[in-house]
Amino acid sequence: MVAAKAKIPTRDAKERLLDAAICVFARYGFEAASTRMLVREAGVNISAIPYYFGGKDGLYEAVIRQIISIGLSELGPQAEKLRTALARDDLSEAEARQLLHAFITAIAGFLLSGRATLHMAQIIIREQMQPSPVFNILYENMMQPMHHTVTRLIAFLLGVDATTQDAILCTHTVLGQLLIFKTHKEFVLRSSGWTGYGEEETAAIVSRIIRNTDAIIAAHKGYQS
Amino acid sequence: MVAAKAKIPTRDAKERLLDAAICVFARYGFEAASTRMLVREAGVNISAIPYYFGGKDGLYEAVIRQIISIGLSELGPQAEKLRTALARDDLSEAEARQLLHAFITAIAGFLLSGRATLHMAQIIIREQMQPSPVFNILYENMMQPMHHTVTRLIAFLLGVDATTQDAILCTHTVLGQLLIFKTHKEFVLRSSGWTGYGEEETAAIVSRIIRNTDAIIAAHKGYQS
DNA sequence: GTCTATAGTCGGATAGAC
DNA sequence: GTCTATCCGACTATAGAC
Repeated sequence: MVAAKAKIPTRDAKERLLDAAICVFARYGFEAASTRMLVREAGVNISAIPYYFGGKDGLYEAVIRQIISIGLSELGPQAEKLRTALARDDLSEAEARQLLHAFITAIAGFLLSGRATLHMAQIIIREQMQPSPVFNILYENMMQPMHHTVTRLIAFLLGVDATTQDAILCTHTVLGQLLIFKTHKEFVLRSSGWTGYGEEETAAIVSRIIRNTDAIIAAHKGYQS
Repeated sequence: MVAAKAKIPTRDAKERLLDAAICVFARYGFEAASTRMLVREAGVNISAIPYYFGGKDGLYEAVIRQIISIGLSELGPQAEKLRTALARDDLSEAEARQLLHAFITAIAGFLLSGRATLHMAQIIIREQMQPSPVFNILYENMMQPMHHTVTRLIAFLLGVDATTQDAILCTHTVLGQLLIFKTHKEFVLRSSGWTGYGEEETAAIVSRIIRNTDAIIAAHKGYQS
């Protein structure tokens, strides 16, 4: 304890405010989160919000941009691998299925983990249920490219074009199986008797979804032929 | 136009307020919906909220109870038919599958229609993402019984006990496939190029989910044997 | 850059006339 | 039962000292 100021000078107010805002906006939603909550959580003065971000709205938009940045660094490389594989001429069905399994596992880890990314998922889901003016930024820079890549992979496995309605719907149903465990967490926990999503629980969920997905793909191929 | 008062005297203020509140709370969420919005929509005086419901909180709880009442009258008979069938000794697999298809179709109609029930679904989903003090009322009186019945049906089809983790998870994945089309409606519409869920679109979704569900069940049976 | 103090607005609830 | 008027607290944003 040698000459330390009262305030931790590790990070500046702007950065701490942004970090805290992800957490607070996720927990309470944009409307319910007050500027006083935000600054209390960040340990900064209330004036920091208009000063650095031009207001509560600006802070929220900064949070959205931060989410996109983290999201792309988290799942982007995985998506890039998918795109590279899809560009190849000799991609085998077994390989494609492996890639899909890996992607489902990655998204589940992202969605169900207790890490900071947990808050991001909450904000993204909230934006979709109740789109705010920043929804477009989120959609065009993150969701749309991600979804399109998965659709192409699933279309390949189904043996149809990625622009077909069936491929698009099928992708949504696969993602829906994952997202329910996030959007209806309280419901899942109560019905299963779990207390949270630990490693074991996440593994059980991922295993179930992968088996379902394989079954859906296999049935489609059988149905076609 | 024979001697009509300015205000339509058809229904009393309490009833109109409750009806409008379902709509307003669904659109904006509890926090973002202000009492002034609520009374403007209902065409009643602001004092009607504390007078009839004891405050904004009380009005919201009344909305939740109304939702349970409507929900049970809407899906309750269907669920009752399921329970009766499950109690029989001679329930065939084909029959059970038919019942599950019918239930999926009913829920999809409930979730994706443009009727008043649309607002109910929005409130229910919001409550699950961000449970408020009234979540318990909703869970115990509506969601839990409904979910338990579907789990029993799916467990029967999977050939396992309804208390197994696999049956519970499988039910959630089936419901997840449905719910995604409600929770991520904006996303689905943009990616599919649809402008809304009409008869045709709902039919395509239901058809996809029923095929998926059948595939999941068939694969599980194949996997076991 | 960070603080205090405060302006200006809007929220929900109430008192009391009718 | 329904209205107007008003209270009081909480909100976001700003002004200006340091």
